[in-house]
Amino acid sequence: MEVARGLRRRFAATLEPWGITPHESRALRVIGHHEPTRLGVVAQHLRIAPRSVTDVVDSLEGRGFVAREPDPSDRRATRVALTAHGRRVLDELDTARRADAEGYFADLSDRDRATLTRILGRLLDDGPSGG
Amino acid sequence: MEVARGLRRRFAATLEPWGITPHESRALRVIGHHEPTRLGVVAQHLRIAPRSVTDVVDSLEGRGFVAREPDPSDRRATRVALTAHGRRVLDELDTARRADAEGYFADLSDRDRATLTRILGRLLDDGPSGG
DNA sequence: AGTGTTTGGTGAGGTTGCCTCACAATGAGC
DNA sequence: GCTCATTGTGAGGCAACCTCACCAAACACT
Repeated sequence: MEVARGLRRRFAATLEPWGITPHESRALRVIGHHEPTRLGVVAQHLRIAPRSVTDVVDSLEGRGFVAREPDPSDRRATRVALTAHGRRVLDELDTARRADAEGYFADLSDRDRATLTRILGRLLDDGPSGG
Repeated sequence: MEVARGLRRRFAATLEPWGITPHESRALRVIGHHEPTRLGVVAQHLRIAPRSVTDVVDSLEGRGFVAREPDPSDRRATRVALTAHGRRVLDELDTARRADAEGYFADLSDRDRATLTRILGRLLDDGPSGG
């Protein structure tokens, strides 16, 4: 848990230059990954209430990272997609994050890193199902 | 990060029967560990602003888990200590949490568990200092 | 075609866990 | 005794969630 906390803190610090919160970066990543996608889908991926997505997307749209557009196949729905600016920022963000993670895990041997990945992967597989 | 999230969720679920939030349980643990201690010290351990500790302790005191008492050596200060009830709950909490963690890590071999502990420990050592 | 139910997004308003600022009481140094 | 730092707290604010109520559109059923 402490390691995770450290990672989160680091990650938050990494985001600072862009003036983006971790929360917003998660949303940005989800949107970038499923683009263009409905708000409801974003909610599922972020595991938050649909209502809350409205706020995040409002914020992201206000900064020009994403854009809303009507869903052509369902006139109730709204889709979101990255703007050119949003895509660029997301790329920069990923790069920065990756570099930062490199730094954090730099003291581990390749072998330890692989082991860590394997063990955590197994926990992820068994955790939700196995109980 | 996902593993940490899973653990946090599990932990939060474990706390539910007691009607305690993770936040409160952290405070309870810190207080139990440094008992009796000043509010300011609790703030340092929880890494939150002193003002926020007032709120948490208010909540904890309202449920009878802890009690405020004047610091005999400094009449400005206030100390907090666990009540008998608080101590019992903290014990139960620790037990439940431990049992839950056992369940979560049950699928790992002893060896993997030891390795995980070692790797995470190293990250903790190097992370804050080494950069 | 008409009616009833479900679904997608949002306005309004609440909760939680933090924060800063201001302040009274006390302690510490001169 | 005057000044300055420190301890806890009232007041008020913010971010990231939530639920409830609502409208418009889509869908199901007769």
